[in-house]
Amino acid sequence: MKKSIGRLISILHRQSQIYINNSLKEFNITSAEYSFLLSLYRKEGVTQDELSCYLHIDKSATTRAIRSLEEKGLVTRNKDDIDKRFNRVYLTEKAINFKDKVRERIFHWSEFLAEDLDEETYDMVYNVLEKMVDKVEGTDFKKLMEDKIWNM
Amino acid sequence: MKKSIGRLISILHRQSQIYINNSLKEFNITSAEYSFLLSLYRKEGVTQDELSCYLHIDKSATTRAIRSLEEKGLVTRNKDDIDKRFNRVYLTEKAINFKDKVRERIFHWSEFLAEDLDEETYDMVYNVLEKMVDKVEGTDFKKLMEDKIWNM
DNA sequence: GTATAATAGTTGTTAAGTCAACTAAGGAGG
DNA sequence: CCTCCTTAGTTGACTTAACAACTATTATAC
Repeated sequence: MKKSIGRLISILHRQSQIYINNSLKEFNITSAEYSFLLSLYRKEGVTQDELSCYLHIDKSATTRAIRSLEEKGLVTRNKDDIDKRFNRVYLTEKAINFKDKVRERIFHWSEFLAEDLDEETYDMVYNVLEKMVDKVEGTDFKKLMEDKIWNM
Repeated sequence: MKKSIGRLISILHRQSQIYINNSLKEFNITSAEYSFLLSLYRKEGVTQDELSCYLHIDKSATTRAIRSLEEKGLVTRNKDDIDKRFNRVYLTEKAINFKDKVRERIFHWSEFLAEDLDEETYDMVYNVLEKMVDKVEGTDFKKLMEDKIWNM
């Protein structure tokens, strides 16, 4: 029986969502929204497409998450003057006000997961996962499946 | 800016689902079902609750996934004779027939993610993720959130 | 034994995210 | 300029999963 990390990743993802939904409930931020907010805290004025790519989330999910954040008064969407296809997304005062608190709570989750690890190990795992994400980025699934000759 | 593995885990989880849905489409198995099937390939006759615990999936999701597998003719549910609360889940002939093919396809995903890693590194990452899952297992989120005094 | 609590599973509701089909805007070749 | 193609974003339908409230069965306490 070979060990496969798929199950572990799924579990950590689901538990992470549960934690986020609980810990950000009082800010009225959901697990669907937090990652966008986190990206915007790092860099404002990006387009929805850039957010979709960075997070590897379907653009329709991005549309909905950003609209939700807008309805909650946490972001604004401005059409780019030069290329009117772009929606550039900016944070509102309200969102900036609780930036530190929100980030702290989100980061607390990773801290919790990693609290028994030395920094070196954590960095190593981070780099491996990042490499996996990079791999996924450049891959066409159709091709990946055909690569293997499933002798059916 | 501290590195947080949350985003990476989410991405890998979502991409994994996309891959699974594509590669198992011809067997009519979805990403919601495959992990249960995989568990049952390792051990039959377990209860739904045991499946829920092992996969850290809500018991209602388990109910639906197992029912779906039953409707597709891949598993059967037998009430335990002694304790009638238990549903013991077994594989059908049909499911056993494509066991190897299904397992191969699923494992191909992990193989793909790990193909640039030496075995030692992969094992290390696996063990770290497993440790994180164990941590999550024993933790009450309410308490986790209160542990940190969010100075609001 | 009976009342009460705990456990396994189900159902309704809602959120999160994919996919496919669509609109709107911009770029490229004629 | 006009057609064709690409890109950014939106919408509708569907899937995956959590949560809460419920039923049914078993275990515990008295």
